[in-house]
Amino acid sequence: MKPSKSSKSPRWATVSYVPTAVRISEPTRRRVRQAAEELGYVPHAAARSLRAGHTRIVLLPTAHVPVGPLYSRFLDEFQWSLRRLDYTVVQYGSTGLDGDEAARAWAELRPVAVVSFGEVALTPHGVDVLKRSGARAVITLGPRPVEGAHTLAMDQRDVGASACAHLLERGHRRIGVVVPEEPGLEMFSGPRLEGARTAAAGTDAVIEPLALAYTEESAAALASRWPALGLDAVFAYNDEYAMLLMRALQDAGVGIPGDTAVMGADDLLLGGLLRPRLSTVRIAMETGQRLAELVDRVVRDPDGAPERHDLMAVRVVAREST
Amino acid sequence: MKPSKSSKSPRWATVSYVPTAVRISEPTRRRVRQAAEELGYVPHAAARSLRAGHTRIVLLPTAHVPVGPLYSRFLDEFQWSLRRLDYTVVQYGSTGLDGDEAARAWAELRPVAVVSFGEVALTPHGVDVLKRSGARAVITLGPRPVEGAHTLAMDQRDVGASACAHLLERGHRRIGVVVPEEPGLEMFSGPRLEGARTAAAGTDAVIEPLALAYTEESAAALASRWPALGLDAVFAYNDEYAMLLMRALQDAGVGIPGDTAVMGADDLLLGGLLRPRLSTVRIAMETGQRLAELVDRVVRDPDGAPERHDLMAVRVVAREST
DNA sequence: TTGAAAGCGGTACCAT
DNA sequence: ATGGTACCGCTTTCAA
Repeated sequence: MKPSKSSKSPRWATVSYVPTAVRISEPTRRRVRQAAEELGYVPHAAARSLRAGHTRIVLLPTAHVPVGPLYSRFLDEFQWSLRRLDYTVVQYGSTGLDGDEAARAWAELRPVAVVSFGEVALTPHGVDVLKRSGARAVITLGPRPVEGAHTLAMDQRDVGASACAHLLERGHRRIGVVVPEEPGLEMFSGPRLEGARTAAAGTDAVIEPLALAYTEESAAALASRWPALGLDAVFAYNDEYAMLLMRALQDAGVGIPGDTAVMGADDLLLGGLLRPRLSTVRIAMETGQRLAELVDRVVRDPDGAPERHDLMAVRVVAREST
Repeated sequence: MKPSKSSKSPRWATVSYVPTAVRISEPTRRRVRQAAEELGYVPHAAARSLRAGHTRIVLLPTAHVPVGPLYSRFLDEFQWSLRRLDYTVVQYGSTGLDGDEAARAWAELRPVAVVSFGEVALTPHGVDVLKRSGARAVITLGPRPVEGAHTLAMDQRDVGASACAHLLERGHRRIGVVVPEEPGLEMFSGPRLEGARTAAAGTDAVIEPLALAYTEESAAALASRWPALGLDAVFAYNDEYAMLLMRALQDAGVGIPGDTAVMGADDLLLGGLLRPRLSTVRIAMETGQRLAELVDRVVRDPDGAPERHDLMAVRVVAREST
């Protein structure tokens, strides 16, 4: 912005000066604000960060993942907390990019931090590119650590393991595990199935993966095959799939929990509305605020000791369907 | 980036040149790519846009709004489509900012377009600030137009009106309308109630607003007051509240739809699982892709004739609960 | 207190 | 095809 010739306008160098210096006369301060207001002056974030050599951008990769209310609430809170810490949250859609392409694309924005929820498989090289472009914190959430990045544990296997352990405890031995056919859910469904298998290992129980689409037709088809499957329990990925399947089973004459026990996950309110009430795995997520504070801490001290954080705590809520 | 002294590196001015010019020798092209790869060179988006005088940022204000799967799917698709059109989507949390503060904060990023879903009440002045900072498209979605901005119709009143019209058709005259107590939903619930009132105007029907929190306790409390309310129908804001309330009413001995008809909205799959099956209002949203294309069109020709777009089409799906 | 100038990284244009 | 340079808006530093 060119200095204005108007005698009423403050000098423009003074504008930058205002927020930092304390010994600015109050009238000048006011004049600056007022002039900025009148002229519609708004500082240019890109120019500032170019000059400063760093940004306050926290980049959140996103991909087309239809997740539940739990996750989106967490995300929302996380973003809000970051804003309060004066970061600019940039949500970057990364569908279809591979790890290294994505990392380069992200690096163009020179984010000070990248928090990846696992939508994109970050490689050590990708992490390196990001760090060399100025990222002070690269944080991944997921079961498997990436070299060079802070990794926070969010192990979906625990969900499957808890559900399965509960079913085993109840005496079930032939346990179906629903794997949704919808794309984008593999990230959750794979580990949940794996966890169930782990829990069953060493017992005489059998784990049977069951593909299921989120439609009434798919559920009805699966229910019609039920007698042939000979299962006495099913962990249905989450509450929504569980509700869908349970209804289809009931309509097909399968008694719940008499013939087959049904278990969900996420502890949706709606699950308690069915009869029998749906048993579930409640997932308590670390608050978004605490994760935001962690990001901030890592940004301020990138070489600090990596903190151990479990983002998820799971607990079985046994109701009537098991 | 300083020119490297290494004889193998291409000149840096050549780097910018590569994507635009056609008459670059293929070997040079390769050398450039390879050098960029080896050195971990990544272009600096802020520098580029500073020089270019404009960005490719599309700013999406967000606020803490717990919305359903319909909306978030739309948003997801919208973001993805914008990326394909080579825009950078910046989701900017704006909770707690008033219209003009928000506009200034957004303007710092010099977005080429702002698409506001109504979380923040944009003023004509705010729109002006944005446009003067380089925004070529300011688009608001909602029932009421803002001066200076493109406004796309997404009138939640239609939802309430359709639901109510259906109930009137079925002969109901004392109609409750659920207004969720959860914060952040006023943006939807207000217009839905208003639409219901409009539909009932000129008839002898009565509209009764009913506060309800999304908990079983709240639903049970409302159900226990039901006989005193003397209502013969209820539009329960959406399917989730409808499912919750319907179950509570049934538990309290109210016959559905004999004593009271219950109607939801959003056409969730889960609503079809209850008995009786839940009647609902299906909301068909314009695809995110089409909205992205519209944004692109407005950016390219900001002064084109404002296009008329209805983003929402509603249709009653009558099932068993009404 | 105020003015002037350098420089962040990339791009567009100049002259070679 | 290549080297040189000015400039985008802002911040910092040094000089007046």
